[in-house]
Amino acid sequence: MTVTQRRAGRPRDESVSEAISEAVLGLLAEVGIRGMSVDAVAARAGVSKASIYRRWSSKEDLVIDVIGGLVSRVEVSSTGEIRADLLLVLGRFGAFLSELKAGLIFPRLVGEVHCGSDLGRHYAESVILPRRALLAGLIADARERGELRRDLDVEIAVDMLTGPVILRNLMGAFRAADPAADEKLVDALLEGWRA
Amino acid sequence: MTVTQRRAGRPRDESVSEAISEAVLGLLAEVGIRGMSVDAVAARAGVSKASIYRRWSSKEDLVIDVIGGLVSRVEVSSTGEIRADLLLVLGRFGAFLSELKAGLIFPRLVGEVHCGSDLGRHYAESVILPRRALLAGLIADARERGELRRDLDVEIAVDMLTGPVILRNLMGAFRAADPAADEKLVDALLEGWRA
Amino acid sequence: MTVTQRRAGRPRDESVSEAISEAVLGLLAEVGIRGMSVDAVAARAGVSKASIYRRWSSKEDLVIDVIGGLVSRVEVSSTGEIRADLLLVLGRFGAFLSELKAGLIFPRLVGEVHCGSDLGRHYAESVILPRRALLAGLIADARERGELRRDLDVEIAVDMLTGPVILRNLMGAFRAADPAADEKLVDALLEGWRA
Amino acid sequence: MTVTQRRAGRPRDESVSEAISEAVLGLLAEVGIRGMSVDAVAARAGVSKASIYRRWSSKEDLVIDVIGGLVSRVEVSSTGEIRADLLLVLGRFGAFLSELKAGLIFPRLVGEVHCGSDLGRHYAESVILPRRALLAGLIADARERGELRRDLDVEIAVDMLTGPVILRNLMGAFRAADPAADEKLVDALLEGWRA
DNA sequence: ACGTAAGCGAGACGGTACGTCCCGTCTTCCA
DNA sequence: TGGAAGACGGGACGTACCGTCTCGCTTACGT
Repeated sequence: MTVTQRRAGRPRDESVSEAISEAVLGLLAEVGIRGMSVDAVAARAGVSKASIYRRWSSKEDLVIDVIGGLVSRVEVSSTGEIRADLLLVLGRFGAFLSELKAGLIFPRLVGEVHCGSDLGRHYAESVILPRRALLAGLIADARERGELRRDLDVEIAVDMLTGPVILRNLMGAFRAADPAADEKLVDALLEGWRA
Repeated sequence: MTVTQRRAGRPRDESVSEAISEAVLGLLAEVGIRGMSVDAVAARAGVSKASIYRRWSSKEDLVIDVIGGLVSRVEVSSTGEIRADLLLVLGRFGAFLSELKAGLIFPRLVGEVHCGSDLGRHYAESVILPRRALLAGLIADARERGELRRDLDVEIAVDMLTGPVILRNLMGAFRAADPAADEKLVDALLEGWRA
Repeated sequence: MTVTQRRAGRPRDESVSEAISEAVLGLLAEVGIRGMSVDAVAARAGVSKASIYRRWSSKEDLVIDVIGGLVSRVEVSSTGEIRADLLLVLGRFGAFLSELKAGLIFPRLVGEVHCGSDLGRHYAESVILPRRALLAGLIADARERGELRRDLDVEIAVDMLTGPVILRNLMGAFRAADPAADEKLVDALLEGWRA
Repeated sequence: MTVTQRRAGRPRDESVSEAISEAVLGLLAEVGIRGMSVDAVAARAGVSKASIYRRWSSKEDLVIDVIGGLVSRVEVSSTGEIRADLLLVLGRFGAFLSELKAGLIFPRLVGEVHCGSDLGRHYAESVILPRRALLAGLIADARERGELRRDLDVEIAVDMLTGPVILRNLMGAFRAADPAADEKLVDALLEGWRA
C-alpha cells in the first residue's frame, strides 16, 4: 500500500518537464547533441535554466534521461517452444535498439557501464540486467523441458544471443541490413544447443 | 636529387609528437574523450597548444589520428584446424580488450561508432573492420575446406563470435569472470557450424 | 468600539517578524549586505520567503527597516558641565560602535550612506543625524551658558568630536588601542573651544 | 638595478586593459555599479569575459581597481609654518576624496578596512597609512620646532584632523557644504595645540 | 659564419557554453 | 488568511574549453 508521499512546497510543474523534454528532442533532431545548448533548450521550452537544473544535474544527464525516458516495459509470455520465444524476444530487442530513444542512449552509456560509474551501474541494473534475466529464464525453462542440452551454460547462451544483436546494431552504420539475421542467428545457435 | 622535399626552417621535433600521442592515450583512458581537454593534453605532454594545432587541425582530428596509430598489425597464420584458429583469435582479441589502453578506449568509442561520426567511422574502418575481415577469412577458409557447413553465413558467424566476447568485456563490472568462456563459446558455436 | 481596525483572517505571527529581524542582523554582521541573500535570511529565521515578502517589499526595504529598529533611544541629561557631558556621550558612542551588532553593521553601511542610496539615506536620517543633533544641543547649550566661545561653529564642532572617534573605530585593526583617547580628544578640543 | 622581468608567453595586451577600464567607467556613470554586468563591460570593451577575469578576480575587484587606479601621488613640502601646511594637506585630501575615483572607492572600502580583510588591509597599508604618516610628520616637525605643545599626541592629532574631513565627506549628501570648513577646523584645533 | 625560416613553450585572446546563485513571485498544502 | 516549503522566470556570475594569436627563444639549413 504505497500512498504517494506528497512532498512539501509547490510541486513541480509537469508541463515544464514536458516542455523541456519536447525541446530537447526537437533540438536533438535539428542540431544534434553537440549543437544543443542548455540555454537554447530553456529558451525553446519557455523555461528558465534553473528549472532544468532543478530536474537534471547536467546536460548529459538531461539528454540521457529524456531520450531513455520512454523505454517500453519488457514482458514475455513463453509459447512453450524455444525457437519462437527467442525470435520474439530478439525481434523486440532489435526494435528496442532501433527506436530513436533507446537506440541512441545505449551506445552512449556503454562506456559508463564498462567503467562501472554510478550512471552506468544504474543503467545496467535497471535496463540491461532485467532483460538478460528474462532471456535467461526462457532458456533455462527450455532446458528444463528438455528442449535444450542439459549442460548448456545459460549465462553464456544469453551472451551468444544478445552479443551479436547488439554488435549488429552498433555497427549498423557500416553494414548492410539483413532482415533474416535474427532467424539465421537463432537457428545457428539452436543447432548447437538442442538436446 | 631530393627525394624527401626538405622544408625550410627548423624541423618538427618527433619527441613532441610522441609526447602528445602518449598524453592523448593516457587521458582518453582516464577521462574519456569528453573529459579530455586540449589544454590538459598540452600540459600532460609538456608541450604547447600551438605545437598540437601545428600537427592536427582539431581535437577530433587529433584523437582520430592517435587512435589510428594505436592499432597494432593483426595477422594470423591458420593452423588448418578451425577450432584452434578461433580460440587463438579470440584469445588475442580478449587480450586486446583487456589491455589497459585499448580496453578502456574501445568502450568510450562505441557511441562514436554507432552515431557514425568521423571519429567513429575512422575507428570502425581502421580498427574494427580489419579484425572482422581476418576472422571472416578464417571461417571462409574452413568452410572451403569442408570443416564448416556450406550454408554458413560468414558475416553472421563473425558476429556470433565477437559479439559475446565484446559483451562480456563491456559487462565485466557486473559479471563473474569465466576463464573457460572462450572455449565454451567456440564449442557451442562449432556444434552448430560443423558440416 | 474598534479603535484598532482589526483585519480579517489570521493575524501576523509577531515571532516570525522577530526571527526575521534577528536573522538579518546576524547575517548583516557576518557577511555584509552583499553577501546576505533573502533565502539565507529565511533559512536562518526558519521562515518562508513568502513571509518575508509579505512584510517587506524588497531586500533593500527589509534591511532598511531592520537597521532602523536597531536604534536604541538616545537621550542625555546634561550635567551642566560640558567636559563631563562630552565624555559621557563619547563613551556611549564608543560603546555603541563596539557593540557587536551596531559596530559591525555601521562600517558596512558607510558606502551606502556616502552614495546616498535609499538605505544609506534612511540610516543617516534615523541613526546618525539624531545622535548628531543631540551632541549639537549639548554644545550649543554650553555655548549659551558661556562655557564655550561665542563664535564656535557647532556643526563643525560635532565633526571634530565624532570624526576622530569613528575613524579610530574603523582603523581599529591597524592601531594600538588607547584607553585615554576620549579624554585626550575632549581636552584638546576644549582647549580651543573655551570662551 | 631592477631589470623588468619579462614574463613568458604572450604579454597582456595593454589596449585590452584600457578598453575594459574605459568601459567600466562609462557604464558606472551610466547605469551605476548595480546595473553594470560583467558581460556588458566585455561587450562594450569589445573584449571577452575571460580577458576580464584574467586580470581581476571578480566584478568587485574590477570596479575597485579601475576606480582606484588613478590615485595621485602624495607629497608635501613643508612651508615651515604649521597652519599653512595643514591647510594645504587638508585641501589636497578633500580634493582627493571629492574626485570621482577615490571618492567613490574609499567609502566602499571602509567596511573592508574595518573587518581587516586582505583587501582592506592592502588598501589601508597602501593608501591610508602613507597619508597619515605624512601628516604625522608635519605635526611632529612643528612640535619639534616649538610651534606646537610638547605633550601633543601626534596620532590623536592626525585623527582630529582627518576624522572630521572624512566624516564631512561621507555625510556629504546630507549636509550643506561649507567652503571655509577646513580653515575653521584647523584654526579651532591649533587654538588648543599651540605651545 | 651567419641570416632566415620554421619550431617551440608560454600564455593571452574572442567566443561560446556551462552550471550556480540570487531575487521577487507564485503555487501547493496545512493550521 | 498566515505560514512553510519550494518551484518558477529572469538574469548575472565566474569557469572551462576551443582554436587562434603573439611573444621571445632555439634549431637547423643554405648561402
